[in-house]
Amino acid sequence: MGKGAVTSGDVARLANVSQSAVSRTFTPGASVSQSTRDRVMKAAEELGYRPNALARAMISGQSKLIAMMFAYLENQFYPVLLERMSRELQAKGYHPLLFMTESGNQDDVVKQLLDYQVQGLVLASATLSSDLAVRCGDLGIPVVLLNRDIDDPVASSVTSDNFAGGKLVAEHFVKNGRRRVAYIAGAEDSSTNRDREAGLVVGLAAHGLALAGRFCANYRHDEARDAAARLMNGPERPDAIFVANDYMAFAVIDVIRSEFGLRVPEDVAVAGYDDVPEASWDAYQLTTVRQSTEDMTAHAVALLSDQIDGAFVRPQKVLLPATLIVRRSA
Amino acid sequence: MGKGAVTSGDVARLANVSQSAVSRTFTPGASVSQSTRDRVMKAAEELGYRPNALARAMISGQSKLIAMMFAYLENQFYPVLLERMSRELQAKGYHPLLFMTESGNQDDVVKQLLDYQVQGLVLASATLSSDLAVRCGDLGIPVVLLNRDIDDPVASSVTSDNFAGGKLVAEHFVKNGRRRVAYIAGAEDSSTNRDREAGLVVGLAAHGLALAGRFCANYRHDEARDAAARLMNGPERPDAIFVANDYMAFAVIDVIRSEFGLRVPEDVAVAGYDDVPEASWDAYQLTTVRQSTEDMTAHAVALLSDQIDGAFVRPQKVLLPATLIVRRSA
DNA sequence: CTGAAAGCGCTTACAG
DNA sequence: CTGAAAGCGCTTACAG
Repeated sequence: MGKGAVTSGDVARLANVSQSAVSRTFTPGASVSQSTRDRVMKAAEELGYRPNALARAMISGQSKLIAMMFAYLENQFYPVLLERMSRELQAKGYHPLLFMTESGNQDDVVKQLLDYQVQGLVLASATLSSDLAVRCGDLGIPVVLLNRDIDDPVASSVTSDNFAGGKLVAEHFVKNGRRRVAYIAGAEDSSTNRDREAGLVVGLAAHGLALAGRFCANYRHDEARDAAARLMNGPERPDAIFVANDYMAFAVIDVIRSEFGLRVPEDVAVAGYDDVPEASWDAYQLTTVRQSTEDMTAHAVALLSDQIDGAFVRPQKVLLPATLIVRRSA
Repeated sequence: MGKGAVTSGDVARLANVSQSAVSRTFTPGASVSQSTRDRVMKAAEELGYRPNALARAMISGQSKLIAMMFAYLENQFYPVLLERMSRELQAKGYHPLLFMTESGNQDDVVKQLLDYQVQGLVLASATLSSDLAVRCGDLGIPVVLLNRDIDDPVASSVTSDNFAGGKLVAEHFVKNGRRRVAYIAGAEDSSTNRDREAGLVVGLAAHGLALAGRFCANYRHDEARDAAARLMNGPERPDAIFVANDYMAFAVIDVIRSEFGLRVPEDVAVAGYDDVPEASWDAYQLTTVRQSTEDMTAHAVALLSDQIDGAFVRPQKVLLPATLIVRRSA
């Protein structure tokens, strides 16, 4: 590739050993005598040699490449997830190949990641097609869904207990005397959204309450603003709003304050989900449900590497605890 | 790799052609007759064949892999940059290999990206060592610095005109009657920070003003909070603060409002740099200097691919215009 | 246009 | 422990 392009053959010549000896020296656990190893290392150092990872991948069947698919990074939860996943994969000797994709080009993307012989696939984003996960799973590539789930057992998933989280929010609202609780949904077809909403509804029902309003904002900031305005202009103005994630909750708080001149939480309480870094900022002080990104990524990496190492490890569904973080907004 | 592992040989056998014919069919521009191509495509379809990108990379010397290095993604500017860069690289047939790194393990990371025969390196993050860029450049790998620059001509860079941007802020402050302007710096050794500060200082000097205060917050949110508190508690409380980026400016506004009970901009004006999405949110309405991520990433990708294609294209320093976006905070 | 053959840089049985 | 050899899946001159 580069001009240098030092190969194991070059090193072998300089060190006066066979090319195999060079290869063994760079293969952990291979049997090489100390003296051979020393000669090889000296020559390698001198020439600036490093094994070509592509050649190694081809012959060994271990590309050490993991595909990570995201739909968008504007929701602050995803960069946090992405950063953590990348660091942990690197620490385990894997390398993340990043794919940004939307519903349109997912077919192309599957082909590309297969071309690169990735050893695993991480799918993060509530809005990515589950079809994709199933296809890769069927091809024998370990798949982990982050922050979402599908019914198919071929893919592993790591989510927080979204149902429990939604319920926690309901109880918190009720305990604080809120009676007209509305919900702003993410995307209708996302498992995450479905479970959070179900938890909220069940939690309210336990106190004889029903949703006082509901709009779907598709996990988008601008649509969340619209939804909030509609809710506030509706016949029965809510005294509390649970928003499917923090990113949209910020938009809702902005609208309540700026467009309606009302106070949060005095006039309307707002709660989100995720506990992104911005949730603790003074401007919002958002009450929210925390899902630990540490635990999420740790489990995801463990699931992947277990499946990669042991051929017969089955996909698993991991459910992490959801914790209510009470701040000023509710 | 996978269980399937269909190779060009399998396809050749089924299609009754040579393995070379299969390879040519999948090589754009290679000469194959239409009838051969049809037979090959049919067989390939039937077997689910796709060329192994790793093998292709090895033989052709074109891995189509681009390394992208980031230090952290919590500053909202970087996810935007990362998302855009990834999409544009993909659109050009490249694949981003992501490396999250800090000062500590940069040596390892260089080795790893070299192992994978990446064809280019994108370095984003003011805090990454320039040494790394130089080393890769010397090895003949095109390097593009995003949102920062170094003196060494071996690396290309794309930045906005940080000096001009800083000056715009100074003029805006002065025009609005601010006389005690303070600065909160990013990292002392970052080119971006240096230029923004120099622009501010020169702009103030043109009106006979000097900095009314200055602290360094290392691009960190918590340190920016501390710096703001110090500034506000100082002997000469500023009536305007220019913060080296939006991410820290949010912290500064929070402190001014929550800790000191003061108003922005009535009591203290605050301006940032970047124009991240959050800057336009109602809670902050941050006046800031926009650097177009569209232009930035488009130039970065163009610089990379030009250097990859034409061996004799020289590295370039691209300076994009900086635009003042006036909102409520100043 | 087509096929046989060489070769990209490596790992890994196979003998010794 | 060590080297010669086969082979991973492909691209690309080389002849025809």
